[in-house]
Amino acid sequence: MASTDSTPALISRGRAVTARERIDQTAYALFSRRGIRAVGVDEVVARSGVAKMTLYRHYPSKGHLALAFLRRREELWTRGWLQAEVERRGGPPAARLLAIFDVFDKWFRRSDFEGCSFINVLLEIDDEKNPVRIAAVAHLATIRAFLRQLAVDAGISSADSFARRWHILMKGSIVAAGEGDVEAALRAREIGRLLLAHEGVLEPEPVARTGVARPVRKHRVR
Amino acid sequence: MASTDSTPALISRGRAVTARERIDQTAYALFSRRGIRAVGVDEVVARSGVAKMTLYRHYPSKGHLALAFLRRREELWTRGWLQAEVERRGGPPAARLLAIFDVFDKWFRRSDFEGCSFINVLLEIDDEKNPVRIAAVAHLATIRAFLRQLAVDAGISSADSFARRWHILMKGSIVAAGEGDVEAALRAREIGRLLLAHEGVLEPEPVARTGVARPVRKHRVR
DNA sequence: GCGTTGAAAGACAGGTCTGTCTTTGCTAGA
DNA sequence: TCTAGCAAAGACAGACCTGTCTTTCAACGC
Repeated sequence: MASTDSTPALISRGRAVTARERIDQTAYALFSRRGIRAVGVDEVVARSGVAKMTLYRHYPSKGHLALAFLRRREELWTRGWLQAEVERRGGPPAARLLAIFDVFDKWFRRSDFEGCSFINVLLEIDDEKNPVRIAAVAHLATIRAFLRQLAVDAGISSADSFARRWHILMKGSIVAAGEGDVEAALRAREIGRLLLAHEGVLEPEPVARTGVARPVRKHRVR
Repeated sequence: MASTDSTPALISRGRAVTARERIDQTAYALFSRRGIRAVGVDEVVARSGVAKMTLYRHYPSKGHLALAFLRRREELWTRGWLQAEVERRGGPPAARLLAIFDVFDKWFRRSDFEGCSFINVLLEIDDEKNPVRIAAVAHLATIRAFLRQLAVDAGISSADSFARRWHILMKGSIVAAGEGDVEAALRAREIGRLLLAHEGVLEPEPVARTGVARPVRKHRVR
């Protein structure tokens, strides 16, 4: 039971929330937390309260549903959360790059930290020709395009290379957080500061811009 | 067919290669490349040429086989390959830390690059209480202990924190390599050099020590 | 009020998985 | 040579998976 929607949610033929929307929301909640392979179609159907045939009319296979999930993940997580939070904090481009790790820091400390779905899918599907895996790689590239633009705005010459380096810090910190290191974002942020300083685009340091305790370089792990 | 061992491999009761050894070798080959969940017990049994009952006498469940696989991975990959290669190259501690990425560079360029089994298991099992997941986290900590010792040898004060930062670079580059970036090790190596320089333990740069083309800081991605 | 449409509910087929049990045949030792 | 024991081979149970099909029911237009 729990959140088994006893609310009808349907008003008439024109639903308050369409069946497709309910499917998408449920798939997002389940796939993002437990992975695609670990969640069966039956569970998506049961928790979204639609008929199995309804799901299969909207998506011809589970793979198509997985692709829709990844698109939604980019919409909600990459754009709606990560990029939005970074832009909201504003500041010069270099500060925005660092702000990524301030946002990550709050993320890593959430008790329901779920990790990066794109990385998870990448590692859970080994067939390089699988369309879902290919889509995950493409979604990771979208994140890198965002980083690249920030690098360009910061006046960094080789923006592509810089974006890939920055992305390594992001991915490494996410895996470390999955391992249980809640300080991983602060560690990556420190490394990022070195990178920015090396590129000569680091301002004196925006003191406590975000309200997050400024990480001291040499502090013990918990 | 292919490599379906037509060689008997058994001489008598005392085998040339014991059944357990054949199981372990097969499980290692399959699990390291395709993951644990994606490989069934039947396939391990078929390719190792033992009876299913024989496997289940040595390992009471697939989970126990997975634990044995992770132990073997540490023995063969962590100690027998990564640490051995780093030690073989020698040099001062800081150079050995950088050598990790020289070793990674060759690894990432292999056509049969299989990724890090510890990270893969970590992300493929979401249940934090699962013994296999817990073991994977422990094996990652073993790698970090190696890094920590190198940091201590290099005279770095906060060795724990440094090891965790270095490990973020390693894990991030492994994920990037899984994404298809064969230059990921060189990128991580460059970031590592900044870290070492920041700690004040970087020698002038051992020119082309390993014979690998020294990465130029600003080079275009392929 | 009535027929039509569409979705919910769930049975079903065919496949896969883990783990157990049975049969068969080979090997070792007396 | 004969017997005891072990392992290979594979059938099997029970659970789960994806994808299809049927039945039932409720809402809408006319």
